[in-house]
Amino acid sequence: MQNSFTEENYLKIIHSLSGRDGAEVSTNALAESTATRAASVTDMLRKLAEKGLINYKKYQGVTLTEQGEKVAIKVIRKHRLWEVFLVEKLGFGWDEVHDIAEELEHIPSEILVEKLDTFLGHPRFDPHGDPIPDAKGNLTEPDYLVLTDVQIGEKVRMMGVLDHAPSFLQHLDRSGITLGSVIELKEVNDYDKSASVQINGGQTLFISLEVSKNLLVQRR
Amino acid sequence: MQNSFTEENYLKIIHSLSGRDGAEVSTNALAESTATRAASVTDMLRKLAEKGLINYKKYQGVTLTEQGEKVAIKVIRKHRLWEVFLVEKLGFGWDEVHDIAEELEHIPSEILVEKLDTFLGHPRFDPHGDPIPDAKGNLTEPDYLVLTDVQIGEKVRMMGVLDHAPSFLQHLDRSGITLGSVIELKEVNDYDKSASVQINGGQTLFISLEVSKNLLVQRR
DNA sequence: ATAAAATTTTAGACTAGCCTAAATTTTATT
DNA sequence: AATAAAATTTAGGCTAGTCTAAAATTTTAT
Repeated sequence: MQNSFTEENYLKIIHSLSGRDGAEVSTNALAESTATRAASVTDMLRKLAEKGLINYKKYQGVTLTEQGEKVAIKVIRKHRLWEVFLVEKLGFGWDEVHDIAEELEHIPSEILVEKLDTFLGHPRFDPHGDPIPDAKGNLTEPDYLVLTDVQIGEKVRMMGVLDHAPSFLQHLDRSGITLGSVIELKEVNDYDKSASVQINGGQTLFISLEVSKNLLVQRR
Repeated sequence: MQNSFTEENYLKIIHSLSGRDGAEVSTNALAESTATRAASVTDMLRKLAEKGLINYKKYQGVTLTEQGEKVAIKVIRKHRLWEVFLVEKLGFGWDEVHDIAEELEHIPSEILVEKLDTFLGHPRFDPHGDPIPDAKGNLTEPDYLVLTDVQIGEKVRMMGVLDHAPSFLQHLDRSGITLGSVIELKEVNDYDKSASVQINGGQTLFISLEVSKNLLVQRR
């Protein structure tokens, strides 16, 4: 049996709120993320539980079952592949693709996904640096660190973002920080934790703590 | 205001049943094409009429308003562009793309369509030979003829199909008849109107009236 | 011209997904 | 441990889109 657009969205959101450890997700958190009311979430949880997609005990929060996890990862795979398509093939900016991919991710057809994957050359990461699950549903989160965890003097490579908001991505564009940029942490201001960084051995710029907290980087 | 998936489908189907002359479409015809019951069609017609998308008087059948026509053509444009993408870029067969395009055609975003169009090189026809409306909504149906209207001895070019059923398209594949093939009509059997045709000056084969009736061709 | 047949519409009902308001359960605070 | 606050669920209701059965209208055929 097929899952509806809405069901898929719930599963995807539960997956992302649940985090790496598969922690329980609360009704209120889901209400917030789905932009619906808690009462509506409860209705949907009952339904998803009946279908065997989540583990749900009243008042106790939910986790995905193995089956639900599978569905969620498929949706994530589709979302990220379509984002690659939109950026690499159609020329969208990385700040413009989220909403469109949000629709495309619910198009059914296994074959479509696999052909798209092949067409794109089996990309491992989407335009925001998020890893793309493989066809078997293996999703390995690379263990990047957040820029705030980097020591002064370290040179790291920019690998992804935690915040996907267009305004944040546009801010990075204006700062000349893109995926793959080498960032050298020059100093951190004691007072507000703002940092001065050098990008690709060239221009030096100041970034706020807010920005640092949302940059995923890798030691080299 | 946005139109729903279902509303878009009704408009698209009314457009196609209405034909070039914009003839009235009956409730039953719509029920058949939408695979719903006549009563459900009536409900939807009332709604579309209220939105100003169709001209509807009870018991009299419907036609599209200018506004409705616009929406229908946009959906058709999207459908056909996605079909080109699926065949040209992803490598699907022309018999495999209809259902997937049926989903993709409802993805909103004007920009997406225009970027897709550019990416595909502004194709004029889809993989079945159907014309693709331009961004302004101009849809010019080329005046192809059906193979049954061709005289014996004539050489024509295969330009499209009337029946889009996978089984028919697969049959053409097996016969070696593709878009652009040159077909010379050798003879027509008086009894059952089956025909013998030569393809691209090579192989000669017999085709039934059923096939002839569904082949669109052009004199050269 | 009119009765039978076919088509279409109305009436009433169902499901998915959402809502508000009220009730219940859990958690936090004293 | 008792109670206040917060979180969650239940109850009852709404809309979109569908259905069946019955009523109304149009078309067809005598």
